[in-house]
Amino acid sequence: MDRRVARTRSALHAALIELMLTRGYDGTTVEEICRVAKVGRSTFYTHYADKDALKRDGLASIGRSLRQSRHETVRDDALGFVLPMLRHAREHVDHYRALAGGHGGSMALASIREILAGIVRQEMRSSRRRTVSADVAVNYLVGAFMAVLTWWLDRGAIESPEQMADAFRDLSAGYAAMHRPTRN
Amino acid sequence: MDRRVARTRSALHAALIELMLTRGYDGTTVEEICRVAKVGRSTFYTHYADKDALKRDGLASIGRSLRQSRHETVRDDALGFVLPMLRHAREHVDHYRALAGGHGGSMALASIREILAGIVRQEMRSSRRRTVSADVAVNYLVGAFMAVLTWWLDRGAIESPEQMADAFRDLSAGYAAMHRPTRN
DNA sequence: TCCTTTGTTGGACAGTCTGTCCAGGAACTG
DNA sequence: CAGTTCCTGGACAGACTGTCCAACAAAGGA
Repeated sequence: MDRRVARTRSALHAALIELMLTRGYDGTTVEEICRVAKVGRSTFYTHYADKDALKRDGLASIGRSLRQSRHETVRDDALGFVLPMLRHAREHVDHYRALAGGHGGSMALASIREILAGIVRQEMRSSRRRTVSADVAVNYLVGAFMAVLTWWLDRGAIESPEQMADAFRDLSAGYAAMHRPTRN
Repeated sequence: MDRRVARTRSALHAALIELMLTRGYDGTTVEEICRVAKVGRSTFYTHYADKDALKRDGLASIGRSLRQSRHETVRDDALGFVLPMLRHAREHVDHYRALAGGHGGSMALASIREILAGIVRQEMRSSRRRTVSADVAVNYLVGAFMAVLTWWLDRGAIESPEQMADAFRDLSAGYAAMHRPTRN
């Protein structure tokens, strides 16, 4: 690939990441991206159809990187994805924070989640059957993981990936069990 | 409150919901909202500073409604929020699907989640300590719940709230345990 | 009912961002 | 060095935003 192309594209990616961390995705304009990347606006459009195409390309790139780094550390149990993913996230903190971060724009879910968080917090000061499809289980687990990941990253990824993995495994092993000792 | 005000505002809310379900939040313009709501564009701006203000107002309204309907069915255990919330969601499917739905715009998370979902699915075909802060636990649970909720709504909320609540409780009681019987 | 208050409306406005196009100049490749 | 490919600024129409105003309509109390 032509050096100029490589330079331009990586500059654009870096600029998008940087701006997403401050203004959020929606608040970022193509003009700003080009200004930060020191690239002509015309040039932007010769590479990407629009802002979204740039983002999608970045995500695809992260996806490849993740899949590959995962391929190296194969573990064949459920939850095996946890540690590799956490490590990968820490290696690419900025990318992850920009793309998955709770900050700006990404999640309109934020406010509903906050309401819920209040409720759950309150209820945690006190507390079986089997009708589950695999689909629900997957969504449950992914949702839980993404939430924990986001939480971790937004606070600066202070804990080690290993600590977080352990925490996540504990939680997955039984949420209710974790909190019975507290009181009831 | 003046009848005209009430009429205008609820028309705007309804229009936003309707448009979010089709074009997504970001793809919806103030002009469209006004067209659908049969309201002058000038009028829009006498009520809300911008599109976001309208959305926030809608969310606040849902929040109030949820808190209230919750106040009626008090259960003092962890996970007590599950059933009331699911019922509330079903009563206001459109609102929830528009605001929390996976469809358009809301979650840039979508693609990362898909990558992860693939991985988890693959690993589910096969596999204790305690270092968890309460914060992580809350985020874990909320994330899991929101994910299940979104999944449920996006598929049309076919299952009953009770079924979903049971499923969620089972999962929370121990994800790993749920899937050991499958093979290993 | 009448009158005052309050809402609604279309139109006009400047400003921002988008996506497209082009022609001149720069950088790469062989 | 030559030919190809890329970068660039500038110009363009089009869409959307947020603000303002003057005319009109509806509400609700006296």
